[in-house]
Amino acid sequence: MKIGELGQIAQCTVETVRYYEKEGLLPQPERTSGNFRSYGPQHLERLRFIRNCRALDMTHGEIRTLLEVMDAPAAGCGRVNALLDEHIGHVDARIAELMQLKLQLGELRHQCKAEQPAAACGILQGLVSMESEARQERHTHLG
Amino acid sequence: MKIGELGQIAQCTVETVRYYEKEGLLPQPERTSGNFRSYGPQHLERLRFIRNCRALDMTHGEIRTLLEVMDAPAAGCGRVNALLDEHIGHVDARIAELMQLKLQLGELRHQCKAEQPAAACGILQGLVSMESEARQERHTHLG
DNA sequence: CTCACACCCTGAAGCTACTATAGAGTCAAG
DNA sequence: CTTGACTCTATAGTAGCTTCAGGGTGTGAG
Repeated sequence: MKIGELGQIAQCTVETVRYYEKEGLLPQPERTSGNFRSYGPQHLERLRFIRNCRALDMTHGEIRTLLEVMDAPAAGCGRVNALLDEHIGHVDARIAELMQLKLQLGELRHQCKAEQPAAACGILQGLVSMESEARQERHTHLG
Repeated sequence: MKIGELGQIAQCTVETVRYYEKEGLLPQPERTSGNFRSYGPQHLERLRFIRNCRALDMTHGEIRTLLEVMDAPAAGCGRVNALLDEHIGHVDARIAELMQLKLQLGELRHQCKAEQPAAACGILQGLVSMESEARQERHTHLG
């Protein structure tokens, strides 16, 4: 099948497919006489795998690790388990950060009840005078 | 004061300060005879404002909007209130996404209890066969 | 046969918010 | 007069794509 069909089935754009190829996540497929990429079912499976990992917000690095394990089916899957545990930790950490953020934002929002001249707006005043503690180091790749 | 001092007080690097200037968030300061940037208290206040907004995960675009309102103190602050509400919506949406993600990851994690050959690993199998529903459009800039 | 049109190709640039690096200049103290 | 801390500019790199420019391929209609 050609790249457009592959992308459609795997729910991503052709540009993304080509990008994964350039990144080495997806192997280079055969080409037709007209130089079009020609994919088989094994490419689709691998692309699905990658998209599923991405849907779980894994990085390309994490995905690469998983693919390496997959490509050595006789080796142990310990790295997979460890990677998933770590990734779940990332998600937990980010959720906690965002909950904290939400609290702060809610507080700030209450500083201004209704539209008024900007000079008197409690939100803007709050943003000027806030003391944001030094942001701790990130323990997650989630933005 | 010079850029190093400014950065230290506002808890950011000198590179970040110069970057904000290039982005137009921070006005260009006077220069000393030796071409060093020379900042006054109004620069510090504005930089603090920016850093506080960033600590709340606002984008430069959002911050630019807030700064525009601040620079027209007689105009209404309706846009500020709306922007904050929207931003809180972003945070809520991202939290919901991540909670869903965590559920999926937890389920996946249980597919493999202990290390075993990769070919038999339930996690890898799950990642191949998962049907990730087409990712809905992002309603948030939060990663 | 030729034309339009949908699809494909490559390579490079753009996006966000920085961070890092190279190579050079400024300035105060010893 | 030299050392060292600081500053300057310009450029490239980060992640994971998206968008664009400028072309080539293949198919159905007229």
